[in-house]
This record gives sequence, C-alpha cells and structure tokens, in this order.
Amino acid sequence: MARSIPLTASLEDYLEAIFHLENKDKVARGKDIAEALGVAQPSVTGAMRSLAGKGLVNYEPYGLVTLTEAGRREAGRIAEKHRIIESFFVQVLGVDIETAQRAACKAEHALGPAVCERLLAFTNFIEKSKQDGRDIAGQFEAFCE
Amino acid sequence: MARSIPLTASLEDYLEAIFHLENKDKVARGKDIAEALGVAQPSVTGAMRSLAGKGLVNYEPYGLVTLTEAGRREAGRIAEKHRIIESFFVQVLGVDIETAQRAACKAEHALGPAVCERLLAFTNFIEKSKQDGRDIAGQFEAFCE
DNA sequence: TTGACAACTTAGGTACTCCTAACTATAATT
DNA sequence: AATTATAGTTAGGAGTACCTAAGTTGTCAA
Repeated sequence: MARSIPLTASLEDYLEAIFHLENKDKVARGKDIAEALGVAQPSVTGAMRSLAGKGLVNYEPYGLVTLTEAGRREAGRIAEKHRIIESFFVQVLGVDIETAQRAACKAEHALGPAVCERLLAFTNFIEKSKQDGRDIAGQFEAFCE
Repeated sequence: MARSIPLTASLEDYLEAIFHLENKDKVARGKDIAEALGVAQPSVTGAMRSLAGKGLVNYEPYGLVTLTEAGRREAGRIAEKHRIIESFFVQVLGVDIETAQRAACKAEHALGPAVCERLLAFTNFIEKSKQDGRDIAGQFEAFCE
C-alpha cells in the first residue's frame, strides 16, 4: 500500500488544479492548468514531468493529462483539506469568501491531517449549534460588536 | 512610514528566531540561529546578508546580529501571529502542544492579518465562554465523543 | 604572545520553481 | 493537402534556499 510521498506546495497546487479541471471538463489541458495557477506554460510541462515521475499523473508529451489512481487519491485529500479550511474561515470566523479562499490556498499546505480533522469537527460542531438554536457563530458575531 | 516589504517564509523564520534569541539572551549569535532553525551555519550568513539588505537586521561579518527598529516590528508581528494561531489550536481545537507548535510554525506564513485578527477574536470569545460557565470548548469536547 | 579552538565566511554545488524566447506538433480551415 | 493558429516543448536563465568542504577570524588560556 503506497504511503503518500510528501509533495512540495507547488506540486500539490498542480495536482489540485488538475483534479478540479477533470471534475469540470473531464480532462485537464496544459493551458488550463497554467491559467488556473497563474503560471506560464513551460512551468506546467516541468511539473507534469515531475508528477508523472511520482506516478501521480498520466502524461505523454503533447497529450492530455489525467490523474492516476494514486494521484486522484492525493488530489482528493488536498482538495478536501482546502474545503475544510475554507469552510472554517467562512462559517466560523465569518471571513469573506474571497479572503477565505486565498488563505485556504496557502494554509492547505501548512496544516497536517490531525489539525484538519479537528478543524472539520469544530466547524461541524458550530454548524450543529445553529440548528440547535444556540448559534455559536452568531454569538461570536455579537461578541465582536 | 515604511510599509513592510513581503518576506519569504524562510526569512520570516530567521527574523522570528532572532527575535526570540534577543529576548532570551540579549543577543543573537549565528550558531544559535542555525541551531534554532535546524540549518547549517552558511545558510545563516546568507540570510543575514539578505535581511541586512532589507534593513531588518544590523549585521557585520563576524559580528553579532541585532534587529533594527523595522526588524523588531516585523519580527514582533510574526511572533504574535504564531502565538495567535498556536493558542487557537490548543485552546479551541484541543490539539496537543507539540502538534500545535509545528502547525503554527507553518501556518504563520500562510495567514494574513485579516484572518489572524478574526482568529484571535474567536479564541478570546471561546476563552470568555469558559468564564461565563458556558465553556464552548468543553461542549466541543463532549460533541467529539 | 602564541596557539588552539570555536565561530563565521567563502566557494562551489544541488534542487526547486518560475520566467522568456524560440521551436515543434497538432488540429482546424479552406 | 497546404496553411495557419493554438497548444505544447526545449533551451537557457534567474532567484531562493539549502548543503558540504575548506579557509578565515577572533578569543581565551597557557
């Protein structure tokens, strides 16, 4: 069972971008990856070579890019981390979505599974409090006045 | 009024280490900086040159390192960010201190002032709830069972 | 005062990530 | 089928951040 080799923040970003493009367009084209990440095309070529070398993407020169099984698993983990962090920022802290997204993009590379798990549980706890009528996030808003 | 130039995560780490060493030992010696960050000495020399070029430390070859006014201000900001994040992890999420410290070291470079401000307010809110007898962190613990 | 030792620097090298400019392959159009 | 536009690649280069090995400085002790 392949234990996931630690990736650099940059490669995680590529993987995540491919994941989202596959979910949206079925395939990931180099140009779209470049655009999604705000990098030039040659940077994508290099990154694909690197990810292919780690067995995370299927890549042939001039071909389309697809995630391997391992790549999809890893990308899913990263995307979920992102989602957890962003949700926490928005739903608990009440940060605006723009800021939350930017912050989550960076923080997703910094927080390990243990912290993320706790963060998810906490956000769920806060959301549940809304249904219970306790609305802790609302209390926090009032506290901030 | 000098607006703080964005530093790399690495340079922020050096600045923070010097800040803590100055607070502890009055001065920062290269060897101790290297040890604190787990890097080799030549890495420190290079970093000091870079920080000196940005006007954040006073550095002369073979001399002791001290923070400039601007450097102390910046280092203080970073150290405070670290403190805020770590406190949140421990006091709100209930993460163990070891893990919290490691995570905070990384996250401090990822979170901007807006998010950190909210995070601080939220941690204060949770702490206050403990005094009120509502103890939201305690409720969260129970929720996790 | 002269070693000897610790601290520091220089030199040289690797890895990563990005860039621009120039070239090549693919696919669409006519 | 030839042309042309688009996508992708190679080549070459820059900046950051590390490292080891080798040389330099400074200080303290005999």
